[in-house]
Amino acid sequence: MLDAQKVPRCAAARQIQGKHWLLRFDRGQRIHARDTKGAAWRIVSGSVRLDREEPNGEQSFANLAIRGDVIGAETLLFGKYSFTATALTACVLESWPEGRASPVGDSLLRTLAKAERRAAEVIALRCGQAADRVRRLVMMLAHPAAEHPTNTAVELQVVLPSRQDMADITALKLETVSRMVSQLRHAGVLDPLRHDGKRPSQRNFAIRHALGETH
Amino acid sequence: MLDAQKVPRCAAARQIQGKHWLLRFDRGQRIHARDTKGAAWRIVSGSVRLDREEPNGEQSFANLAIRGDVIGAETLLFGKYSFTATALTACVLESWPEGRASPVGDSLLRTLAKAERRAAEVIALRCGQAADRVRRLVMMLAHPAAEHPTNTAVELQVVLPSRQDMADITALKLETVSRMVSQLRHAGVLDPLRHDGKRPSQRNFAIRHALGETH
DNA sequence: CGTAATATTGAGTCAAATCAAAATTGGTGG
DNA sequence: CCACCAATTTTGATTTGACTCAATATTACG
Repeated sequence: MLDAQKVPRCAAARQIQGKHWLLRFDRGQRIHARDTKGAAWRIVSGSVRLDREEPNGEQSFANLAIRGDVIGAETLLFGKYSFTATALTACVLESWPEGRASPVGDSLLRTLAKAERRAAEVIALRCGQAADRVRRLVMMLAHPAAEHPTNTAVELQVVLPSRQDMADITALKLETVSRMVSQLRHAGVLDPLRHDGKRPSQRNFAIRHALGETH
Repeated sequence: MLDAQKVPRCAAARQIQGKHWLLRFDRGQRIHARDTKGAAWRIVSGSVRLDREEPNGEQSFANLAIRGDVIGAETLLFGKYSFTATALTACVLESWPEGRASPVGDSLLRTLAKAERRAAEVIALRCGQAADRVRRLVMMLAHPAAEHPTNTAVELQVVLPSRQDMADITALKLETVSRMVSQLRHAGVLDPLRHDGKRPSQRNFAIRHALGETH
């Protein structure tokens, strides 16, 4: 099912057992290109954008995939990818389907149902006020801080894609997204995290009070 | 698989053979409600909107389904619909999957691939200028005139949903959609069709020169 | 024919786009 | 570690396209 040749070029690959692979991609790295051969992957962590080719030949945002989503399932049917996939943030992928040669109907159904929900969410990201759209995108990308299991209060963190990518997802312009992120920062919703020992970045944030409507 | 009790209330139902049904719905009719039990359907003709419930309890546009698309596939997994479906125009549905008790992987994969493409198209409908968005929606809903098979020149026709529904799909306001449709009419792209012998309607149009960019 | 629902059109306003700097960040190499 | 450069982000000023509000017109339907 999954030959070593079908494993894309990436930051790091690890063959777990038999046909099961774990791949790591850096932010901005191309995962696969439209119309090329390859396999399907499930996103273990991080976020991925899918792009389609417009009638006019331009690449344009087509969908967002996050932890748990499957990308490239259409390769099981066509052998080729329908979309180009790019890492929005550092991410880890695992080969899909796991185990059996062909996916069981149940696993496929689960993937279909998840894809439809994700599509509805992304469609919803593109209506309403700019501030709300950006806030909803941030919440969608948020994940529990994986650090201290002793700390009972589950803190949410988020690694944001570039402002341009966020703009493509929300159908806003990058300047507008930048203003809205600043607004969330000043409102105390987003609290910049220092990356290592270094100064704070514009990408890593802790989420303070998630339910705050912007006004 | 498909009991008569799972067939929703509709304008007209016809049992073709065994478990295979054909249903007709009028414009605006509810096809199924979120969280109710039922089966999956393939759209034979017409168009359907799917709505999800927002965190705040509001219904909001979640996806568009047109000829060939399958709705309610998630019932094979959960037994219940994830979305509410409403007819945007008069439409005909057939039971899905046809024949076998459970869908073959191939049919399911095909449905998944189609769903992903449709989602990408709907997402794309929500960016760019208002005029372009409405034009793209119109082209998406267009179908070849089923009338004279002798006529070699394939004329395109379209039955438009209400202005409000078009607004929900494109993330515009109904007044804006109305202006853009008028614009297309004046530009000669949309040519009103007389419904029966009556006066022309605002819903049925012939499409004249599809490739005209608005300017 | 009359009424309710939809659609169209107009005028004024505003949120986001655009255009244009300036500031910050992330690398690279001395 | 620090200086330097390219890429990215932030901020400001102005413009504009879509929204809002309001009135009118048209269509659907009993």
